[in-house]
Amino acid sequence: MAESSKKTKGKQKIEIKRIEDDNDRLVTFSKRRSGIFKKASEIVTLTGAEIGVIVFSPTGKPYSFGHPSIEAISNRFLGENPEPNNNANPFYEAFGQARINELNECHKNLLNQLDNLKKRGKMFKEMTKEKNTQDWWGAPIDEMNLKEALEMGAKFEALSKFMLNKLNEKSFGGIGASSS
Amino acid sequence: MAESSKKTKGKQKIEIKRIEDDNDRLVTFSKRRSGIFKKASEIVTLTGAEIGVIVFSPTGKPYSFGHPSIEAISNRFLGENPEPNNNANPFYEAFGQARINELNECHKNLLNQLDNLKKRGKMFKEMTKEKNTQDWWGAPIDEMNLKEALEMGAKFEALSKFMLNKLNEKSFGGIGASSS
DNA sequence: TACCCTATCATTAGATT
DNA sequence: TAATCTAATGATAGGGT
Repeated sequence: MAESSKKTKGKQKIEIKRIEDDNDRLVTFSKRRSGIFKKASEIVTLTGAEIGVIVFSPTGKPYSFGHPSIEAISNRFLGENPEPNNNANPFYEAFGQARINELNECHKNLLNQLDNLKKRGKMFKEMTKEKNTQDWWGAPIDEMNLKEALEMGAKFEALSKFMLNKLNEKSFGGIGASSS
Repeated sequence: MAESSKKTKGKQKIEIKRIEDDNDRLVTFSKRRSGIFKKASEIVTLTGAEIGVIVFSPTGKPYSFGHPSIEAISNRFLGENPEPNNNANPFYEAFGQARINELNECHKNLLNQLDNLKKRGKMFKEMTKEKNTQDWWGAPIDEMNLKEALEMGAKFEALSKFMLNKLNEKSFGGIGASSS
């Protein structure tokens, strides 16, 4: 190998926008997923926080990281009362508060999203149109273990992609079309 | 007093282990949570991945980041499905619920579409308060036509505005306006 | 608590193998 | 495809306001 003083150009700045090249996109996903999981792991160790991360690759493959576990995190959210009627459960209160706090920072964009809601309404309808769609989740899942459930996430993703396509066809400008 | 030419020592390497000082631990949590959410936001934009992050601070305060998507609707579909069978399935408990909770928090770094989901989550709460509210979408939508689905979107919008109003009452500067 | 500052460290984009 | 390399960018510890 020729001895040039610099072998590469080193890290280059990139704009935060969709990477169009399929391969680059996957590579970047992989690298960044690792980075995020590492950060997640660190924040747990450093601060004692609990964290759950679920991520689907551009190809739909599910990955997750959780401490203590995705289940535990979920449980914590669920609290003790899965009853929909119980609005007074602590989870709701804590979350409601946090949510309000966040809304204060983010609400400026809310109206933009109403548009999406409408579209989703449409999409939801399309989804239910295909009756057999229910099969993938209406099946006796309670015999599956968590691992299998996660795999199911991939299927979940496929459905989502399908619906996303529908949306895109309708000149849906964008997930990630934030301005400002 | 100050006579040092350097104001700070800059970023110092730290060992990845529990930070014992309460204040430092919280500060670090805050900074790193921001960092993680930013990364999450970036991986979404760059690669089109879907991601959900749920994190509890050392004090137990919940934060979450979620890339909004159709899944949320499907997810809700799962959670609210009238079929008793589905309510207790592991997928729902371990996975679905986590997804639902993706909707709840928004960080200032996140993309504006997150507001959509978060708001929807809140809306969901409001709606479940009204006993059989779920009917509005749990109804046989597959018999609705597209137009009706759009009307459903309008209902969403109305609710959203209602909620925005409620938020305004809590003395937030500059909510309602917007929308050009 | 949250944001500023800044020096430094860690991450990672792009190239190469 | 994945592992390695490089160095510029980005993140952040520690401190201050």
